[in-house]
Amino acid sequence: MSQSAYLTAYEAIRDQILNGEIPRGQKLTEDKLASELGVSRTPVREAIRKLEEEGLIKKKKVVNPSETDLRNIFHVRSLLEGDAARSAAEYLSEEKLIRLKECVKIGRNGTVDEIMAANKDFHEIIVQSSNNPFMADVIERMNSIIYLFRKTVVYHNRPFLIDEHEKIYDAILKHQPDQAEELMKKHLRADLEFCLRFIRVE
Amino acid sequence: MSQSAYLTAYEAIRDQILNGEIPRGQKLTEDKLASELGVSRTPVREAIRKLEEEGLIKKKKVVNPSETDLRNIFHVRSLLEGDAARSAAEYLSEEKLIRLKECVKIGRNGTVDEIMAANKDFHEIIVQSSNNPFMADVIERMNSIIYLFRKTVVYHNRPFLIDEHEKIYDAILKHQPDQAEELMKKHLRADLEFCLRFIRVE
DNA sequence: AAATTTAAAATTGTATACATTTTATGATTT
DNA sequence: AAATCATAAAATGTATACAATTTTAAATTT
Repeated sequence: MSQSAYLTAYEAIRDQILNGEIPRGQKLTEDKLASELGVSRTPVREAIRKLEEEGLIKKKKVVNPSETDLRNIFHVRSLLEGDAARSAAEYLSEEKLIRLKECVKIGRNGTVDEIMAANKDFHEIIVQSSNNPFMADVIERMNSIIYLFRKTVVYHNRPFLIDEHEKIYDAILKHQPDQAEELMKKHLRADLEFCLRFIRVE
Repeated sequence: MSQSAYLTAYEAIRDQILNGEIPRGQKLTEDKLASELGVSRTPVREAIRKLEEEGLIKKKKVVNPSETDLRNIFHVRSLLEGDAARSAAEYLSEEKLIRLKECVKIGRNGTVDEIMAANKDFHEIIVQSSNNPFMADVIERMNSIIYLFRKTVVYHNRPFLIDEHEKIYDAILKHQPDQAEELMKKHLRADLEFCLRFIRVE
């Protein structure tokens, strides 16, 4: 194996949580995971710690975020990504504009997996446009939770998802910062509300 | 010793960095720290990892943040604390308003240490008013860097520091959310610019 | 039967040993 | 002398052992 045991453990545990193989609320024990993954406790320990930072695990248990938790996380995400969209509207390279448009296109015609990836890219391109690696880092730390949501909206075909992306793209293209920020915030709010209804029903 | 070795190590290393006992840019080695602190490498390892998350250490070296880094961090802080100030202006309990005012008062009459503490409290009360523990968490993770700055502005008597606090307090008291947000952002920008000039000169 | 206590098992925290990788040093070549 | 390579030293990653703590379950008391 070329990868470090720590990374292997981190990815395996994260994926198992996100896929639902490890159910919400379940307590994780280092020993069990270690033998399952064929590594020792040390790297598992570090992996768990990292997942705790990311908010996927809390007190050794897989989190079961409440509605309030999700609203709180999305509020922060809105502030940051809203600001990033504003930056993008102020300036975005030709090349990134093209990639952004490509994401919209795939969003309309791609397979589910392609749409998942395009959705991720769309937001990442905008975040990176802020040229603020620290901000990107903070958002990166919400990634696991964001992934859960992205899965919900894509797999359940949230209405207007791609239309909203296109509108945001237009605002960025036309250099309308206020517009872009407002649209991004609305977009994320719509994601949140859709997911909340869904998670409650499921 | 009642505290865990991990916490002991974390606090000791953090304090040594913030006090300048461990200079910027210095490489940290687990072994050396472990024997200095009288614990084994394991808890030191975990402490370093946590400090890396907080941004005080990067790639085992004590960070020497560039001007750009500091601007980036403060940009994020502004977005979040600006929003928190807005929340506070919408509603803040009687008790917290009193504590906020007290912070302003100490800012004018207290000793340096008291001012340091009051300054910290002032911002913390406002952040907590947002009722968003997740946001508080994100800000908490910037704490070490923020502490460095607070030290600079307080110890070097930045002009208008307390005046700005008072204006923010007034806006919150009078329920002026836009005002409060704008003033908070200006306040943080002023902190940043003051510190940048200082750090370059020093 | 419910509550309390006690013993055990399980789990985590810490130390240590060993393996692997990285870094520094100095010898050798050009 | 500069560059390249080989070797040693240092540091990190990982595994394992043991200690301390927490959890669980059973036994005892009320």
